[in-house]
Amino acid sequence: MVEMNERKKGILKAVINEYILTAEPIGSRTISKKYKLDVSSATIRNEMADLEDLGYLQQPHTSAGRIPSDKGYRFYVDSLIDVERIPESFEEMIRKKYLERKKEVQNIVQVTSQMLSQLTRYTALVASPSSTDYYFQHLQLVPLEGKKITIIVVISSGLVQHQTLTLQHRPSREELGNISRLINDRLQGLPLGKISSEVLGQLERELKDHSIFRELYRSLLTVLTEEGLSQEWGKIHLDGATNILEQPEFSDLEKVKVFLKLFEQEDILRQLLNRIPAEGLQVVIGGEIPLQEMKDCSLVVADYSIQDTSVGKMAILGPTRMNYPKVIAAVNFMAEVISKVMREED
Amino acid sequence: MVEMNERKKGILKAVINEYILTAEPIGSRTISKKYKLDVSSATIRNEMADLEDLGYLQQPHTSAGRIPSDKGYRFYVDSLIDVERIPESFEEMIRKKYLERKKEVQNIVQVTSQMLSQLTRYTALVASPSSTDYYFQHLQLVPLEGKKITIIVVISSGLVQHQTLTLQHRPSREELGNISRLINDRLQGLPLGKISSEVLGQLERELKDHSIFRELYRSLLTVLTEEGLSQEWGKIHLDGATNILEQPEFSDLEKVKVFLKLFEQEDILRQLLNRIPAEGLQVVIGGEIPLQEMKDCSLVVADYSIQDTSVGKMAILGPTRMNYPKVIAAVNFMAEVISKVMREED
DNA sequence: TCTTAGCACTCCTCTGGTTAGAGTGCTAAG
DNA sequence: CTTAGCACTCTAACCAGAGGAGTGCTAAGA
Repeated sequence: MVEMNERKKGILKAVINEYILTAEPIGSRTISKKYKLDVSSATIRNEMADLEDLGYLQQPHTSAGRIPSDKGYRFYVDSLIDVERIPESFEEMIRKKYLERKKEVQNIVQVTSQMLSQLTRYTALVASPSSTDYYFQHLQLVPLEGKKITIIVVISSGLVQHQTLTLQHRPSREELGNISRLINDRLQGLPLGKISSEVLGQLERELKDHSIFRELYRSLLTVLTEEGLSQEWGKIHLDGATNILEQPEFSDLEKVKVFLKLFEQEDILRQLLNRIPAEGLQVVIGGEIPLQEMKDCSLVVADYSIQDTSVGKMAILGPTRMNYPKVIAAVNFMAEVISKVMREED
Repeated sequence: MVEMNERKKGILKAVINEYILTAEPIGSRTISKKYKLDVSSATIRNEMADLEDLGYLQQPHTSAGRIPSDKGYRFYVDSLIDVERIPESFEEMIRKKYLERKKEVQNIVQVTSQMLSQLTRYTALVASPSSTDYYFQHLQLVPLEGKKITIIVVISSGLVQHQTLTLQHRPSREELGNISRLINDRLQGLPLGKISSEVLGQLERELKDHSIFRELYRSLLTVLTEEGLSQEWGKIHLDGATNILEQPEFSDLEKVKVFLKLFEQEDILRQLLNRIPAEGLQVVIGGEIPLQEMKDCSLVVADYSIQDTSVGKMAILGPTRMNYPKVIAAVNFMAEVISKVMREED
């Protein structure tokens, strides 16, 4: 029975490194020449045959070089990888990027996915927090011209939802003040996940002498409850989609089509990220991805925190042949920077 | 000298219709068989040669059929096209789409581009209004926990901008009330285009005994002035980018790349739309588009109104070989529906 | 004078076969 | 156990030739 040994590990690592660079099957001669392993190509040939028996390498066809299998990549990621670090100097630059924009979830998500895709040259996915992580804080009814008013809801960490509607009659300032005070008293501090149509329904019954509430009802549903919020929250932000076009594995137009179509279906992407356990950094390789169409890709996923609570996930999607050290470093780095920036009290 | 006549027009129309359908060069035999023009293929051959001399048709190479030139399409669009109508019945459906979402510019733009790309199966571009079309209406300072406050600015037609910031000290309700009253008095009714850093600077000088204003200053800039607003406004929303992949003219991966990259550069798209005069519906064909990369495409552009004021543009981008009657109908229709929906007083 | 059948010609595209090259596995010697 | 040598395999690239679609031109017919 063949077994793994140090030399085999070295060869496996060399093959994978080389394949990541060239995207071409790697022959024994290439390895013996480029990497100083002090053995002949024939020896490497033998070892590579063993590595194939062990399932770490595979041949596209006889008389071609070897390419890594999913199992090979898995071993590489778990045991062979040289950890890279993103220079600390980047941190200040990226921190600035965050601070020069409005500090809202939508922006954080957007900037993060941009940074990630620029840093790695692959496709970045960032899931924004779902509403269940937040608390109701304050509601304000602002009268506009005529019969119009704007409902403004402030949610923990200064996130704001708003909606404009037209009432049956022009409301008095008093009227609005009264009703908003009542609503505020009732909802203060409730987690958004708990504010269901039931809670609002009950409130409606209690406030039935305030005819305005009936009119507000539908809008409040939109601004406060799960269903309404899901339109804006739990969104997936995607960046650098066209980066996949630079990868030789996507020189086939059909494949490109499949992917770009996939990218347009947010719910599928959201499901995908949700299915990956969210502790620290995860690498999901090839067939391990719960999406048949992505069997030739890998995902590097990490969760990020706002105010020290893990609220969302970010991921890089690239070919299985991706530059793991670089991508892992980038994702780790970004997750850390976000968490730092979002912990600060400014 | 050859001249245009009715038969030539009929043949040109037939060739273009057929080419729109098949994307293959059209031969004389195809025309004489499929379209009842009661002449032989030889006659059509002669006429087609004339149409080529006139510049309406061209041959990819001798011994191939003819394809329309830009000039051919132009003539077709201006004089030969059969106007289609989108069934009225769609209107109610689409109106619903608008009403079930929050009635904000961001949403209107988003829904519109979705509808357009679904209706036509090409790529839709919608430019949201630029801030200069709006007026300041109301500012509200909402205190949050600790030293945080949210600035909420309501702009004409119920559009809302907001930003959260942290002050040096916890402000009193009074303090906030005072300063917001002062700001409101000053800015009431001003067009956003007029609210420059000068206006705010002057306000700062006047309010120098209110130390808070100094802290608000930067945030107000972001929420109120051109530079800050441009981040969110004047945005281009794009939908159905992958629809171009279905077009045989994009079977070349290089072309696809160029386009998808282009689609990621919002400023270029914005410029593109801005350069097209905005009265009613415009068809811009092939080389007429002020972007070299799009010389094999056409644009169908229309402007849309909110409250009877033209504020933005929508466009369909497809190959020059696009189905003009259908696209023109769709764009016209959507522009009308928006304008109707946005004129109503609810 | 206009239309049309006929025909030679052009040019693209598709097919099949051949070749060059890269890489292998195996064998036998060091 | 390592390695040089060699026969073998398989692909990708190239090329030639056939097939076919479509043209332009000519000459005859209406």
